[in-house]
Amino acid sequence: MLAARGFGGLTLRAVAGEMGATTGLVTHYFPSKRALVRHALEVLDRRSAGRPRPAEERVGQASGLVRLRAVLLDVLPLDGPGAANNRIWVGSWDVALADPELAAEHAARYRRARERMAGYVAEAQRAGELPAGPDAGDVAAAAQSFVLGLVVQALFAPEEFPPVRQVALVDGYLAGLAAG
Amino acid sequence: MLAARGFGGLTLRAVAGEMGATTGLVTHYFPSKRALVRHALEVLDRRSAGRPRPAEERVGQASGLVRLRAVLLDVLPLDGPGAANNRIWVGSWDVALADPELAAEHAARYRRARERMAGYVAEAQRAGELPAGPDAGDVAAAAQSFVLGLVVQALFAPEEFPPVRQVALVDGYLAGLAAG
DNA sequence: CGGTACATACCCAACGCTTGTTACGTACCA
DNA sequence: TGGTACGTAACAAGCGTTGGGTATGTACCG
Repeated sequence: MLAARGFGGLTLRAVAGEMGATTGLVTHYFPSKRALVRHALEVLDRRSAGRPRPAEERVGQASGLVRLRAVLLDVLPLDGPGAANNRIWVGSWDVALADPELAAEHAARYRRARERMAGYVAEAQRAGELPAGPDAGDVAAAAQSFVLGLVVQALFAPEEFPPVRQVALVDGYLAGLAAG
Repeated sequence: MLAARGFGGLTLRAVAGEMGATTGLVTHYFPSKRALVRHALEVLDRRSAGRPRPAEERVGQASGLVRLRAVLLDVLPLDGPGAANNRIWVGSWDVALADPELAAEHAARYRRARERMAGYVAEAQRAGELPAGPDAGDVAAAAQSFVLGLVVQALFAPEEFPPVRQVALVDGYLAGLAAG
C-alpha cells in the first residue's frame, strides 16, 4: 500500500481491502491511524534489519571496511523489494517531519545506523584500511549521507541509477575514503 | 504551510486561511489541488534558483571546485529559510513518488542539477583541482547524493548536524575527492 | 464623455464524497 | 460465561470541487 500510493494515499479502508477485510479489523488492532503508521514503520525497520541481506550475509567476520561496504549496499534499492522499502522510507519523511514524535524515532534510527557504521569505520582505521585521521563519527555520518541521497536519486531516476552504477558509486566513494 | 504541516496536512482551506482569504480564491487560480501543489513546487524551485545565495554569490568566476562547493553548500539547510525549503522538498518526495508526472519533474530537476555540477567538475578536472580519472557525471551524481542525504539527516537531527558541521562534512568530502 | 458589455477577482454556500472513529452485533473458542 | 476476533453500520467532520453571487475594473462604442 505505502510503496504504491505513499502516505498521502494511505487509508484504513484501502489497507483493510488489501487484506480482504474491513475497517473493523484494522481498528480492532490499532487505536488510531497514527498508531498504524507507527507500527508500519517499526515493522519496516525490523524487517529491514532481519531480512536476508544479499550483501552483508556473506561477510561474516570480515574486515571493518568490507562490513561498512556491506551495510551501505544493503540500504540501496538494488532490487524490487529494496526499492519498495525505500519508497516507503522516503515517503515517511513527509509525515515524520510534521510529527515530532515520529521525527524523534527517525532521528534515533539514523543515529543507531551511524553508530553502527562508526564502529566499522574505527575497526577499519585500526586495521589500516582507512586513514586514521578523520573522526569515525564524521566518516559514518558522511557515508550515511551518501547512501541516503543515492537512494533518493535512484528512486526518481532508476534508469540512470541501475544497480551496477549504484554499487560502483558506493565503491568509488569508499575508494576515495581509503585514499584519504 | 508545507514546511509546517507537510504535504499530508495541506488543505485548500488552510492555505486560504493563511492568506486571510477563502477557498474560492484558491480555486479561482488553480483548477485543482494537484495543480496547486505543482505550482508550489515550481515556485519553490524557481525561488531556490533565484534567492540570495550566501555561498555562491561571492564566487563569481572562480574555479570549478570553488563553484562546485558553493552549489553544494547552497543546498544545505544552513539557516531557517533553508531548513524550511528543505522540509518542503523532502516532504514532496512522498507525493511525487506516488504521482508519475511529479516524479518525472523531480527527476528532471535533479538531472539538471547534476549536469550543472558535472560542468564544474569537468572544469575542476581540467584545472587540475580534481583528479582527471573519474567520470565527471559520476562525481556529480555522487556529490549530489552526498548533499541530499546530508539534508535529510540534518533535518531530523539538527543538533547533531549544526551548520558548521554540515559545512565541514562537505569540505571533508571535497577534500577526499581531490585526494582520491 | 457617458454608458453599456464584459472580464476579472473574490466571497459565499453548498454539494457529494471520503475520511477516521465509534458503537454494536455476531461468531468462535476456552 | 466470557473474552477474543471480526463484520456491519453509522457517525460527524473534513475534504476537494462546483456554482452562483457581487463588487471592481476595463474596453468598446455612440
